[in-house]
Amino acid sequence: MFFLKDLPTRQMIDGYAATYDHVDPDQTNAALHLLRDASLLIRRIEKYLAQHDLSQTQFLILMILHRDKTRDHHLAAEIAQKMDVSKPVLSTAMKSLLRKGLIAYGDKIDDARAKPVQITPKGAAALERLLPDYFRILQSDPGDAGQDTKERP
Amino acid sequence: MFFLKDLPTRQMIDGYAATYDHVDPDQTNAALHLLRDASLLIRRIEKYLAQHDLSQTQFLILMILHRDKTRDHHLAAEIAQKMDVSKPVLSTAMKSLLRKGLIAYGDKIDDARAKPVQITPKGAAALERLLPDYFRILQSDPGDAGQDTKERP
DNA sequence: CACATATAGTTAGCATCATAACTAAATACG
DNA sequence: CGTATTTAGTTATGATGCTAACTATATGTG
Repeated sequence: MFFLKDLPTRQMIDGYAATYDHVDPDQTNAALHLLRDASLLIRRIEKYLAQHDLSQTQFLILMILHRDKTRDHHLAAEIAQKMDVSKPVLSTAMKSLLRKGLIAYGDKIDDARAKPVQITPKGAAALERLLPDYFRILQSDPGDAGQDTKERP
Repeated sequence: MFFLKDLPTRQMIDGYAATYDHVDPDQTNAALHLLRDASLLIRRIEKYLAQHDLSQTQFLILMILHRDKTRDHHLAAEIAQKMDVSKPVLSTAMKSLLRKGLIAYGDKIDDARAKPVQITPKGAAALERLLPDYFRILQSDPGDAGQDTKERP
């Protein structure tokens, strides 16, 4: 994602509010800050994951497979629903995860079209290595610049 | 951008907090909601802009050129700084805006490398047509599904 | 002045996203 | 049953993003 780092000043927003009566300066300001903060945070997450050779999509697939241990398999279409992405994106991301051995096809189920997948022990281990710093980044202040990826002594 | 629509439950987050002591469930929960809300909002904005044949980057370039009227030109490198994107992205987006006639090169300045650009009257008009609904989307609740782009009677 | 370094912008190559079109299997229904 | 529709997943195509490498100009230093 990408959004303005330099948000419009309050004065500019008030200017727009004067032009368009439906514009509420506080709401607009809050929305712009939401977008900027999320944008900066996502950037850091993506950078961190990229250093470990995963896209955010791949990471989230692992998270979904890992977090729901009440079931031994999941379907791509289902994962796509839980995430905010289209089916082809899942298809590609899962192909990559399969190649890396982080997920694997599970036992065939009744529906012959379906390809149930599971996280592998290797995948779970990789994810678990990433989680501590992932949570650190999530909890970091979006404002202060990135020293997220530095090793901690 | 893309992020989980189905966030982990509070229970799952508490599970992670129990595993990793540096995880604060409230902060983590807040960050995840931030990312999700922004993700949904950005999706709607991109969809709206795409219907009017602009990418978000192109739109933001127009916004930057339009909002700062204290100067008659801007440089790409400067715009890239205000936004959260790399120079080549600016280069591509500006090429597209030039083709559409929404921006134009301004008067040459002292530095022969620089290519100062301005928003054209056509670009300003296009932007101004988009702004009312843009602000409506910004102010809308990220939760309720998209009926943003419907025509208003 | 000459040569090293920095900066403005573009081009090249690669990854990821989206929509649309496709294959194959499942379901629905006359 | 047989045909139509739906659903799981992949493939094709196009847009956009990033980093790295490039051209050209500017600046800094001996």
